[in-house]
Amino acid sequence: MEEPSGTKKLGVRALAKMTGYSTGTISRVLNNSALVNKETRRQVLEAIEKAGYTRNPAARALATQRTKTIGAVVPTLAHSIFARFLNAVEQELAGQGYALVIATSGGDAEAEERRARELIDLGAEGLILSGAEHNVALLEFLAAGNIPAICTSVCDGQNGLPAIGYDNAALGSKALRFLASRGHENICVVHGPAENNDRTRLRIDGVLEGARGVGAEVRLFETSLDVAGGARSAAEIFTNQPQPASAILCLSDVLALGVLFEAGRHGIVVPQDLSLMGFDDLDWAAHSVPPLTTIRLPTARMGTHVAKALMGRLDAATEIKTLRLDAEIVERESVADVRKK
Amino acid sequence: MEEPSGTKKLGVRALAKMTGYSTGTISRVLNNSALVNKETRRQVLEAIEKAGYTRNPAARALATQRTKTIGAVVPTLAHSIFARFLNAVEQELAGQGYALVIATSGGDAEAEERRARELIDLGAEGLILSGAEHNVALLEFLAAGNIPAICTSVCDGQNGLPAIGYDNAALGSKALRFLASRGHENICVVHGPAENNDRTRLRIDGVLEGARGVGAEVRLFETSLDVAGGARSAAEIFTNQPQPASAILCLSDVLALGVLFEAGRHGIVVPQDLSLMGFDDLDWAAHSVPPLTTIRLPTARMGTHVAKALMGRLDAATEIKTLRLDAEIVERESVADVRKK
DNA sequence: GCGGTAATTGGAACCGGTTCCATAATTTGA
DNA sequence: TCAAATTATGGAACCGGTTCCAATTACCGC
Repeated sequence: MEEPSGTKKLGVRALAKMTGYSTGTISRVLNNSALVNKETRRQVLEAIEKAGYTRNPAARALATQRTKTIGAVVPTLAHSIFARFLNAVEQELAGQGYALVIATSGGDAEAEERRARELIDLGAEGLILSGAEHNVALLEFLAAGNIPAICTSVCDGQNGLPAIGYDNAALGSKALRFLASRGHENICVVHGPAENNDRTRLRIDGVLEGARGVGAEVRLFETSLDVAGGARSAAEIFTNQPQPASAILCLSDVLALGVLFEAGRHGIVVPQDLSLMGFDDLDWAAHSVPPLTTIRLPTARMGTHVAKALMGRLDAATEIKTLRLDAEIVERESVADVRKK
Repeated sequence: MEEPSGTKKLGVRALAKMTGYSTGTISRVLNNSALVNKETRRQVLEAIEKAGYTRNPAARALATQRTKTIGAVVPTLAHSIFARFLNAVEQELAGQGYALVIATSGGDAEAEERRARELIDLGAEGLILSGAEHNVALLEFLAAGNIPAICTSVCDGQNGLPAIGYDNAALGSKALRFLASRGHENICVVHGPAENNDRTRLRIDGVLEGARGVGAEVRLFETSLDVAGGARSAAEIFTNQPQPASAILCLSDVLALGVLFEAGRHGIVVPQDLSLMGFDDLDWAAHSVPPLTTIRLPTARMGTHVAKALMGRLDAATEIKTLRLDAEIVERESVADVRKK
């Protein structure tokens, strides 16, 4: 029922027998070692081809003590920000023959720890942690095993892990100051769940700090991190708020899309009646009506950096340095200048 | 420079020495074998804990001949449809202790083959192929190695691989017939690149066939598979077309979003001036203005099925059966009924 | 008290490449 | 012409769990 056509299962030893060479030579050919005779290599390669031999990855990994695999734990793949990030990571890793193993945590620190351990147990040599918060047990585990790991997005560096990401607080502040510079003094901020989410919390902190700096008034609206959430918050803002805001700042473009739709539903025109600013610069942001002013996070660049850093650590024992990427405001048409001239 | 605090590296043998038991017993404890004395287990567990032992995955894999890893090759992670699919796959796999390794092909069949081989070489026991088209060499390779594989989305089953996905042609037809049933006889269809992409091509074929069936007129617009592409096609339709269409059918929601925005830019109101229908039912579709009528692809369900099928094959040698998932039209407000009463 | 069965445990063989060391063959140099 | 390199290759030890089989002990019923 098995083995439809094949023989048992051949390994280097069988190959050695077939070609008349030794296992050592076979292995050298397999690894492109320079010290193999040209003709010998040809013969061996031919035999390998003919026999349809594939090497056993587990045996190889055991002997070399390398799995060439790195693991990533992200809250979910369903948000494009993570998907895009991992896409970049994968591309970079692939170039060096590394594989990427992915696990999702749902944003829960406990789950993150569990999944991280599983990845290690399955062979990951290094870890990428994109969760918002990490629990202590995990950090200890990584330290104990001397396992290279990088955490992303949240980048305070105080948790003992090297981090590569943005300075969320600075960006939050930057966004708010931008709106203030256009004359907005009464701003509603829509954001996703802040609990157990440093990324969001830091952005909020930054916004608040920026508001203090410029004397603007800010109201916070917490909602679910999806289009529906954005729409809900917008509805709330449009109907219940005593004092109308001149601008809404969304700490994620997904939310901004929801707000934009809801505005349309209420007959509110952006940016004439209301200014709107996002965070992320997703695919559609340049094409919405009006095009969205937002902060472009260099997600792909971040992925590349993370991959490079991890491989450097693994292949050349290069220490991983915490890195803070800058992000820029891309000004489009969703924010009006309401300064009194 | 290495080994900041630890000893060399301990394995079962060291553990055996420490506890006074044999490697066999250690291993049995590690694998929750029933035939270990309660007290013995406790002691061993304690020693493991104290020593901070973690088992070597490669050695384990070599001995058991299992890696508990399955690989997936998708065109990209940057499109939410793949990300959501893999998200579901991952969740299902994780429940059974499997890991998911991901590779991207960029939609190129050559690349897909290369990446698939790499995944196998890195330890994947089974493969998920989401590319639109597969090359023969790959299929032969899989057959030769007797490697379980499933292809998704494109589900004609004629390439020798079991498939789990939708009947894209039927769905295309279904969508068109739906529009026709609402009185639309002049329909523009915008779709992504059709070359080397069976998924798209099948949908188009279905649409065309449906059009023939109901006597509707259809014009095709090929564009890039992103919001910008949708907007571009819409602009073209709005400005250059002699005969105005009463409806636009987008073979992907992403495109529909572009069309929707572009319509807004032209002052065209959906659905009064123009009906719009999508494909996928993405996150935002229920909240747009107007809410989008679209076809809901059970992406997550598909992921679950794929994962289950692969694990069944691996763990219990259950044959993988080709499965065709149905998808339903979710009727919202973007399609007007223009029948003459 | 004895054969017999169940419960535990020891230990060696094994999984299949890799690599180091020794050996052999060929070339270089003085 | 002989020693010293240089180039190829053979082969065994090894990586670190797992597992099968044999050995030991304890316990049971008659």
